[in-house]
Amino acid sequence: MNYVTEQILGSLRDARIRKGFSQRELSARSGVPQSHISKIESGNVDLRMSSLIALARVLDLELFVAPRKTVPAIKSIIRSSNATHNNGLSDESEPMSPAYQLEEYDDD
Amino acid sequence: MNYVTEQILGSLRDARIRKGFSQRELSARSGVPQSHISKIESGNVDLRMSSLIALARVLDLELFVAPRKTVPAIKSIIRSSNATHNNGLSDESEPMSPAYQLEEYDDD
DNA sequence: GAGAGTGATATGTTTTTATATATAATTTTT
DNA sequence: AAAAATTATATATAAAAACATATCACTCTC
Repeated sequence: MNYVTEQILGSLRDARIRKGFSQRELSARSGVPQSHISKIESGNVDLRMSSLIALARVLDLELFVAPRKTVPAIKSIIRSSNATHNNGLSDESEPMSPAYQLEEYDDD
Repeated sequence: MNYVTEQILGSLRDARIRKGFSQRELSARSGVPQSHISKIESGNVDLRMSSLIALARVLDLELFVAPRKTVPAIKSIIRSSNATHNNGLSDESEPMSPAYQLEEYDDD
């Protein structure tokens, strides 16, 4: 598994986790079977573009190609986007991730 | 063929042309058969990541996924990169594209 | 019009994804 | 520790990519 592939699969898994989806839920939303998602995430399959795009869409990710020379700038953008999470200016996408966990208190 | 796919395949073809490669030459460099490249470019195949990456590498492109909210910024970077072509500061990659054409206005 | 280069098609074979379904293995929760 | 949820494996089948190779159609140029 080459570097690019690792990067992409890592991004997929991270995005799934960040959204709090299980593989099953991602499966339900994307139409890709859970067993296949497992194989994909563990790099045991050379997936097709359609699968990749189907998953990416559900995870609010977009797939691209960019000139190699622009890669650092792009990575920088992505990095800061991930760092900021939802820091107040969010009025888009991210459906509010519950980033806490005070044991037991489930007051609802 | 969905939007994302179109975008990507378009980028591949454009990059190939910009580099002045024929499908045959790209084939020789990437290991992907010319007949397959033809099918890919015309959107007649749901190609695998490995093929996509193999082609992208030869064309000095990189594949990735980015959070949807970063897309405009990224596209802007890519756009200006393509616009600038080689405007003096080039010391990398681009092997000098002949960006002129006197007569033969084939604007399509 | 012959010859060369290019992209699209065609055929046949091999390899692999994608899928369904089930279940084992692992982790998390209660 | 038991239960529940999640992820990894397994098997079988169908569909499609990947491949090699050849050829066709088209456009140039000489």
